[in-house]
Amino acid sequence: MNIGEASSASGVSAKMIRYYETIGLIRAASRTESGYRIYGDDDIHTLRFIRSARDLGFSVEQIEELLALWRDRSRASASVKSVALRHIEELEQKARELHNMAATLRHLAENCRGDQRPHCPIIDSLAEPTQRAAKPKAPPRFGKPDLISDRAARKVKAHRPSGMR
Amino acid sequence: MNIGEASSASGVSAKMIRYYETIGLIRAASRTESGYRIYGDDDIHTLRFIRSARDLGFSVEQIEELLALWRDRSRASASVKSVALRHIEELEQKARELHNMAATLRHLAENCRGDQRPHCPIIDSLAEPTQRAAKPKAPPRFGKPDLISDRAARKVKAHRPSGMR
DNA sequence: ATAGACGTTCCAACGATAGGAAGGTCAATG
DNA sequence: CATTGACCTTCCTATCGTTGGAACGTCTAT
Repeated sequence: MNIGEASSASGVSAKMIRYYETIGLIRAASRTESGYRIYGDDDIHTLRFIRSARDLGFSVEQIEELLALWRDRSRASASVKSVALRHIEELEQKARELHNMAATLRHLAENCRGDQRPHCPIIDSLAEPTQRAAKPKAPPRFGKPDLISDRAARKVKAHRPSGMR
Repeated sequence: MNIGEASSASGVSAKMIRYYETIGLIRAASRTESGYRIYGDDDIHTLRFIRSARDLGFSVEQIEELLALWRDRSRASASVKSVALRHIEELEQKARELHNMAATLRHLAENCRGDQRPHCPIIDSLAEPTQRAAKPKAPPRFGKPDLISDRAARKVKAHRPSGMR
């Protein structure tokens, strides 16, 4: 299977498959004589796993962890559960932040006539020095923020597979 | 007022103030003879406005809109309200996505004993080809995605204020 | 043989923000 | 008057995950 087939079989774009390889999330695929990547069923399985985990909002770093746990068939289910629970917390934290912003704004909007006249509590509130929204330092970002620092970058820069070009 | 004072008066970091200038969100500050940026009360007011809007999750692009509406003292409050309502929709959409992910995971986690034994429905579910999570195409990103394309970039590259260096 | 659908690498962009290097300026102190 | 240290300046890089495109090579079918 070449990368295109692997992509449609797994739901992960070819671009991302290559990317996951460079950051070391998946092992480097073997190649045909002409340099095409070759994938087997195991690889597809892994890619699908990754896809599912991303769909659940896990960061690449967490997926690395999950993959390791997945392959370790004797690990305690507690290990997996703890990763999951931590992630659930984060998801809900973000959801709450967004929800709070929406609620604040909605409240403001309710007091705005929304007609032809200029008076508008929404924009007035933005202009007032009144601080109202709880600002989460780094505003709504995603996939594990911080804590990661340079791992991926190092890997990206590091071993490029002595390319054919 | 120099940039440091403007920063603490407005709650916007000096870095961001300079950035907002390069992308054209705020007008270029005037300078002292030696090249220091100078800010007045109006600028602080604007910066505070921006800060509030960011705290409510508005993207820079939307803030551009809001600033224009703010300065247009004869605009209809309906214009502001419509921007706000659109944004509320987006915030709640994201919140819902995150919440759904959390709910899915939580459900999985509830069926996981979290003990010493290896059996774990969470990781099994990731591994199954069963697709479960609604994948929002581009997973949880933030601040107006897409649609923006190159505006900011162009501005950033464009007019650097004939620097002193 | 040639078209065109694939593959390869490398580079840049998205959005908002922070870190840091290398240098210039300003205030106050010795 | 010189030095110190806190500030300012610009420029470059990184973050995170993903996509787009350029420039080029390969494979397959006509």
